Parts: sequence; C-alpha cells; structure tokens
Amino acid sequence: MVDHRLPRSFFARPTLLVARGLLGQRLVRIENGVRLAGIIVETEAYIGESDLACHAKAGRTPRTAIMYGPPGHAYVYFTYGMHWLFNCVTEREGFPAAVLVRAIRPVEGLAIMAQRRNGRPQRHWTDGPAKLCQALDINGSLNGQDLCAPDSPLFIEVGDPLPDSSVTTTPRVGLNTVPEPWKSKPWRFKAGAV
DNA sequence: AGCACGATTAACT
DNA sequence: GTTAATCGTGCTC
Repeated sequence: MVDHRLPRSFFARPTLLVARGLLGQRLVRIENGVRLAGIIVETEAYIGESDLACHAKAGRTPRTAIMYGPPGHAYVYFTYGMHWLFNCVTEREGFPAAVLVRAIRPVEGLAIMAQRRNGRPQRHWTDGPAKLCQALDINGSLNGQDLCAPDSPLFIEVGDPLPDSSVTTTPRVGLNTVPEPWKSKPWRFKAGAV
C-alpha cells in the first residue's frame, strides 16, 4: 500500500507556498477506524513574530510553543470561549509559522459530519475554520499531533493538483484590530471554480 | 488579581 | 446589517 500522506518536507517550506499547496489536498481524520475527510479549499498563512496577526507576535509562550517546533505538526487552539481552530506548523524548527485551514469540501464520513453539524445543510458543514473542527472532532487533544507520523489519527493526503487559474488570494479574515500592513497582506488562499 | 479581547458562529432585525 | 455566546490567553496593576 502506497503511503499518500504529505511528508514533512512538504511543510518545511515557506508558509505561503504551503498555504497555496494545501489547496486541493485531503484533510483526513480517523476516529475508531472510521475516516472523515474533505478537500481543502481555503487556507491562511501566519508567518513569524513580525506578522502582527500571528499569535507568535507575543513571542514564545505555552500557547505558541508548538509553532516554534518542527514542521508538520498540528497547532490547535481555542478561541471565543467555544471554538477550536486547526493549523499546520510550517517552516524550520525555531521559526514560528503555520497555515490555518479555513474550509474543506466534505467527501468521506458524511453521515457523521451531518450529525455533528446538527442537521444543517451540507453547504455549511465545513465552510469555516471552527465548523470543520466540529465536523471532524478536532480539538485540543490533537494540539501538537505529528501529522506526518505513520499512525497519526490526523493527516493530509495527496489530492488532485489545483491550477493557478482557480486560486484567488485576498486579505486574511477576522483581523479587526491588526495594524497595517499585516491586516491587508493577501495571505488567504481560496479555491474557486476549476 | 483583574481585565480586554479574540485567526468565530449562529441567530436575529 | 448587528450582536450574544463564552473562556483561555496575555497584558497591566
């Protein structure tokens, strides 16, 4: 059986390349031997202590420590008192950066996702960073998880390549009090119609 | 010890 | 379009 998981070398690159490269790949969560998965269609890059939108702007803290670690690990954090958000750690060890996965297109485990998303229309199961975490049961217990380990319950599989013509970039979402120029950096990547 | 706010979501006017 | 929900985190006193 060929291993289709993205290797650590994929994540050990400039964060913008990883964010772009993750579009079209398959995010897989295995629970009790059951696969839940979706194609990644939206990402955002957060790059280093100088990026004032990145949590690492405050330096190394217990919360941000994982971003300073080796690439290919999950950075899962809790926000707004109720939501989990999932990121992939990028770049070299010691440089804090990550890619936030903002949306996926559900393809495996649809019945379970529907249940977790409380009967809402499929269009809204995983069209937000906290929604996909709820659908795939990604929470703090997966913070620091090695996405490249052979037995990982959370990883990224190789998907179909996405042409540049179907990718758009825009400023990142939800950075209400972040100063320029960081607020307007076009570091959000979205897959449109092919 | 206290406080302001957040890489959001869902419901509501 | 607006706003409540809800609490960990980092900053100030």
